[in-house]
Amino acid sequence: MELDEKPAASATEQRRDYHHGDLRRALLKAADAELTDKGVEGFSLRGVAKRADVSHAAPAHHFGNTEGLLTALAAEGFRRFIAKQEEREADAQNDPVSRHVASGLGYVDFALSNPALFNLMFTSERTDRDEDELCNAAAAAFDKLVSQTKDIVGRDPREDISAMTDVVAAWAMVHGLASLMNSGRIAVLQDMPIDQRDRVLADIISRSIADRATDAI
Amino acid sequence: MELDEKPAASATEQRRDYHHGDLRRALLKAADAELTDKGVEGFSLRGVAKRADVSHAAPAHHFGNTEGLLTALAAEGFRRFIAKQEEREADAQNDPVSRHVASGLGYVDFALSNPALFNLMFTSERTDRDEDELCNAAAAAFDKLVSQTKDIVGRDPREDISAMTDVVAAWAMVHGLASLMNSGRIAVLQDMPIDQRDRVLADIISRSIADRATDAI
DNA sequence: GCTCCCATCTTTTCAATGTCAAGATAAAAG
DNA sequence: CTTTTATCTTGACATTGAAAAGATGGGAGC
Repeated sequence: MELDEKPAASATEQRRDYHHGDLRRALLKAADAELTDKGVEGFSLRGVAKRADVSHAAPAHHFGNTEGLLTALAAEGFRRFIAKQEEREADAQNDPVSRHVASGLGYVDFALSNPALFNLMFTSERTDRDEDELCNAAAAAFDKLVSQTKDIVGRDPREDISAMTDVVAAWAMVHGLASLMNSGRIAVLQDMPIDQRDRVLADIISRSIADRATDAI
Repeated sequence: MELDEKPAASATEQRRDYHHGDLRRALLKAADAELTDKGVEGFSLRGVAKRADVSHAAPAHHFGNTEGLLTALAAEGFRRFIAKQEEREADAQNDPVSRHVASGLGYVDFALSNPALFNLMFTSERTDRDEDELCNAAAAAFDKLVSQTKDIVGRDPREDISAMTDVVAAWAMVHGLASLMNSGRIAVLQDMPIDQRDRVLADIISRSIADRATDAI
């Protein structure tokens, strides 16, 4: 399949011999590609092994089993997920609502550019949600939402049930948009130029929470 | 597993011999049970065959392959999905907003009482979305939402882009709630008594669209 | 009533997959 | 230099989806 079967450990590349050097990372990269190509339900450990050009049992050695590998992948997904939101926030105006809307656009961005990973993170059952790394990464994403909401409504959702309701509303709206668009169910938005689409999305996202800001006064 | 291995074709039951009578329906029922037990990603054709007490290749004969069976199951799911919403609407006050909120509560109800089926219908890739029966059933659910929105905002979303935006907002909100609750991600709502939970959900659902009603005046 | 056709269901077979156990290899420790 | 240990491979087995060929019996036509 490859042209040069043995690149003989080029200076920059990891050695390709028996001991790989950083196979764990290479496997994660291969798993990401496999997931993107085949989707959660078509994902296979042996497919990952082929992509990384190692034996079929190598992935299981590093991650225990399929669930272990997918769990690690999902955790990395949540970190990229947060990064994508922050990326959008950086371009936004510096008020709480604008930041939240930008963050939501990042949420949707991530879903659309990583459809399979998004499904793995939020709806797949092939993941161990109690695993520490995944737990922490997912919690970090949630905490981000909570503190953004706090900045908008002026009360801490962790102490105020009404503010927590705002968190749920904001999350549900953005997540619903991302999910439905991800599965290609909103034709109107798909057929729009991106900047127009983002304006519509921003309008919708703000409905869930923007008017709650007045409550804080 | 079963007590009586051969009920010998009781009068009301289908015959259990070579020619089953209505194996297709029996397989769908078995598939529903398999899906509920194992989830989309643990679903197996052979598991369905065992439940229906037929040979392992019987399901494929009736539905072509796994995708075919899951597609038929998803179509039936959408019909039950609509029924659940209508069930809730029947108990609601007879104004457009109340009907929509009730419908949304039915949406969430369905997701929570059929978690695996809900995932199959909305996010699984093991389904043929171009298949006629599934297409029609899913379209019927969408049409329901569209006409409900029309009743609220007073304009036809199929002709008015702003009204279609309202459709998207309403759908995203409800779908987000259902998805997130379905995957156990909203602890606050999980730990609530159901009637209180429904009040919170109703509040959130109405945020997406209720205030648009004034636009229609 | 009889024969033949054919839809229905079973049996057989094969490739792909996840996982486990045992072996091989090389890096590191002593 | 020897021993230990982590890393990776090989081989094996059960499960699964799917295809192909065979068995069964209902029903059409006569």
